[in-house]
Amino acid sequence: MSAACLPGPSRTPERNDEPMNIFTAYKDIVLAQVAALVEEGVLPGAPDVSRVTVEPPRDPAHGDMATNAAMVLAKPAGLKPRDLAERLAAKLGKAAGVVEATVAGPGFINLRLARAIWLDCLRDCLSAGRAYGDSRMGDRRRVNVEFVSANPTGPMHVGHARGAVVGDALAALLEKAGYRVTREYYINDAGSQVDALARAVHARYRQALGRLSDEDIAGMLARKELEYGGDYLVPAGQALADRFGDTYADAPEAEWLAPVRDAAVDMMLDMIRDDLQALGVVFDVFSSERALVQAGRVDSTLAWLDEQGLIYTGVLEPPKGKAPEDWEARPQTLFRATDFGDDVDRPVRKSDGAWTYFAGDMAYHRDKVERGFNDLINVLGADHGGYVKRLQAVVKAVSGGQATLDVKLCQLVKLLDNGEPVKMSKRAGTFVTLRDVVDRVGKDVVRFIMLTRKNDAALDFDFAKVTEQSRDNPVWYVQYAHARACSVLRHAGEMFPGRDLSPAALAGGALERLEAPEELEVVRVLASWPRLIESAAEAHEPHRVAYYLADVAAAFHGLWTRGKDDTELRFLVPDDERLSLARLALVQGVATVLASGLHVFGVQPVEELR
RNA sequence: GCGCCCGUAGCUCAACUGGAUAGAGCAUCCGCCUUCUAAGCGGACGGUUGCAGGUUCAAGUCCUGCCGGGCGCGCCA
Repeated sequence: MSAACLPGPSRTPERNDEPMNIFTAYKDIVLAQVAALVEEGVLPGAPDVSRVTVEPPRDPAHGDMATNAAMVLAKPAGLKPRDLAERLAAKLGKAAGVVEATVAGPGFINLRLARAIWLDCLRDCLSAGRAYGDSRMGDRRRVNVEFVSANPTGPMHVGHARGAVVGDALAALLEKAGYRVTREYYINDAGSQVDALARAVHARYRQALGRLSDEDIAGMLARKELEYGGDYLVPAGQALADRFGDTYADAPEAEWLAPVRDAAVDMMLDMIRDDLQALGVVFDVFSSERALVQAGRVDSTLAWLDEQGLIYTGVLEPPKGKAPEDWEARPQTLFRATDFGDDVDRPVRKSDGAWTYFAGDMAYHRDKVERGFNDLINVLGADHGGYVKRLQAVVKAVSGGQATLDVKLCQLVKLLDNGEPVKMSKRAGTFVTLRDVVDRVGKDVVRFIMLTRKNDAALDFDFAKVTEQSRDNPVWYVQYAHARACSVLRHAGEMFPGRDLSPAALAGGALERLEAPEELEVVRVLASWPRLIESAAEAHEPHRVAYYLADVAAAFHGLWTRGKDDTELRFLVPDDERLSLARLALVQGVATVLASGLHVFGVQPVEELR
């Protein structure tokens, strides 16, 4: 039995050029048979097939794939689900690659596919390599992923690390799914925070020049004259002293604020970029809030919105129930956010006449839309939850409803060490920075662990646990599976010297020798990788990849151990080279998919554990 | 008081956007190492999916109302 005998309908001779998701391929087959039933008058014309799915059944005993087509289509057609299912199953049973189509439960149709179909998937995997799972779902559409966007006022801490990893992995996931992704960082360099930074750095600058003592600085911090007091400001102050001499040492703030602020922000951004690089995160674009302001983009955006009739002067209701002690009704310049789904209209101008932060964000998101992005994603901390609706309202307003914004809110990371909370205090200097964590456990561990929970759930990061070598630690467990697979391939090289063991050569082997149910189960898991990419990308949920990789690892570890119980099932059988090569193809497939998934996470697969 | 997120096995969490008998790991108990890495594997035990209604062929998933937790709530960014 060769693959050529059982070509899937969507499988053309040049199928390797087309990324293939076996489930969507069979959905096409189901829909074709539905169309045939329409043709025969069994179903009325133009049925709504939008809710038809073809999925792996929850219980593998039901078969390889299940479709709900009959249940979804029966009612509008005035038919009983099971009757329609019988008609459809009869047709599907004759479809290419289908060995059995049965009706079950309320009207599911379970399909069992020829083994050759699954082995074709394994061949696809081997020939695609790390690109296996690549999809054209995104159709080269452009997506903007904005993440981190930490204020440039100091080093990044662990909370930023989660946003950085989630954003970067989401971007990679979307790229794999066929989108063109821009990774973007918005620099909040125009507000009072960076002025406070400038004051703190200026004090350190004066200290470097001998104008202030440690005690002076401590006093200023205690009196809240300075907002930032970290040690990282010391070299910044020294750098200013080297650069400016004593030019601004005794000058009034109005003179030094701008130059010191600009220099300080640059230094902080350099530091942040270094931290991000240590995590393996690289941005395509840094957008400056200050640059937007200076280019008049905030003014022009607000003027444009005003022309659209979306800006007005009005008085907001006080928040209900919350004791409005210092509340006084006053007219404000407001954006009609409620026209676009927000709960209240939002102020864009402060009482001193300056734009609010939100006004800058309006200009920034308009800028993104004008740069050609219709799909926007922002990765924010959970404390920005109250900001989501107004941002989405802005995006709708400035794009004429054409663009959409999805906001991924990242919950807190709880740092633990052996179950004990790590005490963190900025003042006591025990604050854990992103760099501390990366230096301690390595960037790959940080990245993987940050993706083991969905973004909107809190995450425990236990220094002891994430470095331990046990089933309990998903990073290690997945890496161990990859290393084991590599180990088998190394042994194979010794057992069959001179034999070509490249993925391409293995793909050309006698894969039909893979017969054990356990082996075929692993093949099916590997074959679902393209499907997982598409669903995770569509949902904007990179954490699904982590769970999938753990599944692949578990399936492989299980197969390995069966080889211990039963010598017949070992991967390498010295007196049966063809069988060994077929099993090596499976082992290589496991390694390939694990590497492909780890690549989405920006994690380097290890080939050997020591 | 209002808005958003969350509530699933003793613990930590999944559940493929509405599918079939809700799944893993840890913990507890029972098995498996002269063999490709046992840092692993197999099995058992464990559930009124916070509560009460509703929508439909089908609800952990959608709607309504409660209970409990987190975040936020005009001129901070």
